[in-house]
Amino acid sequence: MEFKFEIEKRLDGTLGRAGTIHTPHGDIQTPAFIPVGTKATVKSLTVEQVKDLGAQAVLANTYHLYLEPGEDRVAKHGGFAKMMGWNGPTFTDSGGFQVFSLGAAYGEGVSKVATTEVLAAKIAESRDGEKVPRETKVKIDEEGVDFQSVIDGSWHRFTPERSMQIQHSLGADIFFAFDECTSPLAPYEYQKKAIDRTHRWAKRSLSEHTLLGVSHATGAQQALFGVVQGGSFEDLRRESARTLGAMDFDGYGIGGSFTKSDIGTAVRWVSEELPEDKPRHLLGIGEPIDFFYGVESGVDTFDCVTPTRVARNGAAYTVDGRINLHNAQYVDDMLPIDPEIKNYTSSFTRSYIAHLLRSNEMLAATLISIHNLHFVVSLVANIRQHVLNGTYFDYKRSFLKRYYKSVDYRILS
RNA sequence: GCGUCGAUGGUGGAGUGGUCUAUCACAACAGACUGUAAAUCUGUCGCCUUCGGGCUUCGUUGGUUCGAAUCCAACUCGACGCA
Repeated sequence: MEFKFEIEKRLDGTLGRAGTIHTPHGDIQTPAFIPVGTKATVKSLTVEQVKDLGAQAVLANTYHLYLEPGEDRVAKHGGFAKMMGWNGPTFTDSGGFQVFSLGAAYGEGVSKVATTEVLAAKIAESRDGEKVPRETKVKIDEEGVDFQSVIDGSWHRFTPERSMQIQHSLGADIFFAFDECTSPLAPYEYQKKAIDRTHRWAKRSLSEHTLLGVSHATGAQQALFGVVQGGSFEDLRRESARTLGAMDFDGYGIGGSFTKSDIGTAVRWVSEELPEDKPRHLLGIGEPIDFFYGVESGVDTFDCVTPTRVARNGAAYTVDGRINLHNAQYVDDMLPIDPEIKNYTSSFTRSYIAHLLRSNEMLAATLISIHNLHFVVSLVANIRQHVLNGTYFDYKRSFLKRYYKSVDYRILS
């Protein structure tokens, strides 16, 4: 089966829709949450566990797999999906996020989603101090980006063409154009300059992909998504979406930086400009609340490291909000992580998991990761189901009210 | 009984006259985490505080000194050696 997107039902009064993405390795019922397996492994989980918790696809990373084990070795396996034993649909990110995480964000304590307070504080800070140029692992120019390896410090050149070549070797069903993920701290002038360059890179990505044809690793045709940027500036977001929307991509990624309380708004600007019949992936988002506003704003797929990362650090999602299983209150708690949610972890007590965490046992990461991924995967699956049933807004209200314990869940900093 | 060595905050273990509430690690307590630089990072960790500071600690008691966790004495406890 080749790549195809079908919309089955729309969410009245919004840009939301439920549909199906067909890929050469299977279908994705959307909206869907895609677990992240950066280095061709969803950290601490086997692919059976990932499959069993309900995941439909996995997203890996170009920069990291390029560094190790290397694109040729992955291609020799027939692509990263085959290498890791995953037989469903796959995505790869282009390395565009590392332009940010190893560049503007490196050592700065900035994430792509910033609260307005953090934004204000950081901007004030940069005005006060005599800005000493920081050591980063990234150098950007018109042609591409020099990356310093986080493994051994060696330098590597990524261009849009290289990213496409590597991603053809990795063999994902859906992959992304090489972009620059910008910082939420970047001023308007920089964001403007960056989207113009990202658009030129998008065109080059598209040409290179056309030139390369099917993936030599898998023999299958891959779908290329352009990546919209523009920070939190409406005109730039719209311009980026319009420009890329006019190019012949198979779908679109929405990337870059956001303001925490207003992700939905920024995504709506973008969706209003993008072609309606192509799938939209919101890159690196998110939190439970983000799925609701994302879907209403026209997002079809999400990926995010949060469920697995916070799991490794002891935090678990529950219908009553996030809890930290490290906390003293759980050492004798005989309930499962979330008494209302049934999954593989349900038979274990919070007390046991607190013990595993405190004694640094690997199984803690595994169990909480299973739970958290199941939580978000099924949350987005539930959203899909309620869109199909026409009961979305009731579901949204009841979920958010409980999870955030606030009626005014829209105002979250 | 004699001799030698040792006793430091929840634990281990630095410190051997002033800059010592006392390095560091661990444990504990809490927080952060949004296309993974992350099984990571940050803060607290004697008591009180109007956050300026105040008070009390290094086995016990006494002493030397302007000043003691640090020097001296006795005692208590422990380890080892000799009887």
